[in-house]
Amino acid sequence: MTRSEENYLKAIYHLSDTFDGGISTNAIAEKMKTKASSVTDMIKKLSEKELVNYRRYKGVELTERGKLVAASIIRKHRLWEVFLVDKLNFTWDEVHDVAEQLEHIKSEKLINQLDEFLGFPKRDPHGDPIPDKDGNMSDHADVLLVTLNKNDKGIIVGVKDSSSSFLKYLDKQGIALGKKIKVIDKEPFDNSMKIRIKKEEFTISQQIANNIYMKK
Amino acid sequence: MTRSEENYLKAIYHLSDTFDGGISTNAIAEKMKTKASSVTDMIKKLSEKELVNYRRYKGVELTERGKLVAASIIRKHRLWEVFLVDKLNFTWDEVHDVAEQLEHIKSEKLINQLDEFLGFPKRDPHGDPIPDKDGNMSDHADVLLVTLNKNDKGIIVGVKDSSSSFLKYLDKQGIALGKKIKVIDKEPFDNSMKIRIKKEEFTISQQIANNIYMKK
DNA sequence: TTCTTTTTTTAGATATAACTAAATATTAAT
DNA sequence: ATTAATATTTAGTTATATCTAAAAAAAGAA
Repeated sequence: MTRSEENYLKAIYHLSDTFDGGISTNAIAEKMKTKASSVTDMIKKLSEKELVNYRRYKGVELTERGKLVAASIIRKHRLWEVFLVDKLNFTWDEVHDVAEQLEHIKSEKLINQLDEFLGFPKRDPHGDPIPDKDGNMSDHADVLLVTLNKNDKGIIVGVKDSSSSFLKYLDKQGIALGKKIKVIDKEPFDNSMKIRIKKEEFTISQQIANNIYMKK
Repeated sequence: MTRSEENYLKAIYHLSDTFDGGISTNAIAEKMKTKASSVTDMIKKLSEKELVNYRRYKGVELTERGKLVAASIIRKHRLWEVFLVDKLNFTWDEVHDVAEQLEHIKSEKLINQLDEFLGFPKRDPHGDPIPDKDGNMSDHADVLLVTLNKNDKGIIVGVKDSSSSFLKYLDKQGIALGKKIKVIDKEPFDNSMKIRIKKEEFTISQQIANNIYMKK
């Protein structure tokens, strides 16, 4: 498992968190700050290793093995972030670049001893959950959509208002339980927000956002 | 500075510790477990970056800048070793491979905070001195040559017996203050040892080894 | 000094992971 | 249903760091 392969798996894992279905070559290229042609090459390689499923022009999805590898890298990344903040007095905004390097260190013992040394933390300094040895991650806590900020992502898990007029509105917009949302922009004046579901972007009012429960 | 360049600098630094003068292509190849031709390529690269001085067929020596870079990698390696043993309950024989990876993490802040977190240790778990930020290393403590074990290295810093017959013997063998010695083998039966000075190997008795002070 | 052995270097090849430019496939629009 | 626009892939190139095999230089022996 090369460093580059690990970085691609991690990128695909994070993108799958925001988008349903196959992740497009271009989306990966943008995330990895590289070119689509490079992504195509790497996808072939990961596909041969059965870490992703890949259908030409249909995008990629992680296999179970792929998910496990990605989760283990995220586990390492987040544990190192806790170490940097809790033990070495880094601030939460300084940790990312260093953790990007540390996440590629290969040693089962190292990461499990580190986990213990840190007291088996459940979340990293940004509040993101830390996967355990088996790749299981405790869920994000439920919050109202209105509390999310620009660039936050989440999954719709419930509604507060169950009136038929509200639910009809949701149906019309294609908003439903299980859908993944990313907040593209938030208007401070009236708390209306531009959100993205699948590849579609549209704006919703604060009233709407106030009645949708999300898992962050 | 690539990982490979760093590893070569470190290897040359360690070899310079045991041998005087230029370090040969073959010696580096052996240490790096690679081929002489690969070493030649890398030497050219390091030479262009003025990290080593290089004369065809005469071997290489680190420049001041090269020494500084090498010392900073060794500093990182040894500090991480202390971390692994002191904080994560590794045993002294488990740390090397992981430290080989950790030594390449790039972050000034990381290594200086780690240094502080560990209480500014002076030696790693094997007793080797840890260079400070400026590449300065506290000397090894003086020991009798007889106390060294197989594969240990050191510099001759003094003699206990100053009789002319002893000193004459030393002269004849080419043993003198400042010479670098590596213990090639040690015979448990009589504590005689096969040692190497420059590229010459020979055997000395316990009486001799008992009268020579070394800096490890 | 000439020959042999050892050491070192060169030349050419391979693998990884990028890139650019061009070709091809898919989706969207008229 | 074509055409236009977009997305993706292919082909060919580059840089790093290796390697093998062969050539060249230096050191050692006769």
